[in-house]
Amino acid sequence: MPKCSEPAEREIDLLFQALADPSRRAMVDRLTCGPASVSELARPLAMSLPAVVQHLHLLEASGLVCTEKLGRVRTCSIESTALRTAEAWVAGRRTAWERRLDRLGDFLAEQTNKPEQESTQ
Amino acid sequence: MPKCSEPAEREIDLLFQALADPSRRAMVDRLTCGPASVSELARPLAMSLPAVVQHLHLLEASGLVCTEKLGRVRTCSIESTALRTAEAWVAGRRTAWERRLDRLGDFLAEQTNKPEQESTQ
DNA sequence: GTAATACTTAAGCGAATGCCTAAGTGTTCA
DNA sequence: TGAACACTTAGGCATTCGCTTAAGTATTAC
Repeated sequence: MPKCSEPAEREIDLLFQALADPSRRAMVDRLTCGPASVSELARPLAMSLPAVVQHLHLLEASGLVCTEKLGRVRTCSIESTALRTAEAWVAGRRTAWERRLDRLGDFLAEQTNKPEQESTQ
Repeated sequence: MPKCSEPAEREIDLLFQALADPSRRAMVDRLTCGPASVSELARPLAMSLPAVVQHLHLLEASGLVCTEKLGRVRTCSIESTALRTAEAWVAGRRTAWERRLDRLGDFLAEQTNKPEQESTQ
């Protein structure tokens, strides 16, 4: 049973997979300035509309973007919870590693402050 | 000419692509506990050694992991700068979006605090 | 010197990705 | 009602991905 505080592997998979494509990141970028329709998302991209829709599906599946259709236009917007999840995964690993480096630094400093013991080469 | 403070698109591509695979994330996870040889990285993974080496190449290309070969064993360790880059990309977009939400909230609150003007809808 | 170790390279293969065009569906405007 | 609009679905196709096995190359231990 996975802890609910730790997102499932598959969830993180979809998140980073979604962020791994420049076109999808451009869509995310655009959406951080505010909601947009599918056509608005497609306009700056050098590809067909169906291609954009496919990218959008991935973004929705990852939870990074949510959409709602009203009449014939679908409006897309950013879901910041997903961005937080990705951020937390990376930050967790980075801080763990940096804490380790700090401890190592402390240890080495302590060793050099003990001149009565021989240092190991 | 790209600003050096903003990493190139290709760099971010490689970063998120590297993080998009559960095996590679497991390798990163393992390395946050300290450096490891290729065999040590491979041990918990259910795949052949060449497959692990291929993943390792991607991790190196992304800058997430750096390696050094001494004798016949290659030692791998985390490069926290790359983790910072990924973290910064996500954090930048998240905060931009959340600032927007805050401004919107302020605006709406201001509207409801003006009973002399008719509210829209 | 021989054998075991620790990778490393090469070739191949099935599945997934990223794109396309063509042909829909439903909504709105005139 | 008919045309324009905003997607949406379907099918196809080239490339990339993740993995495999087989056969290397150094390095270290006996």
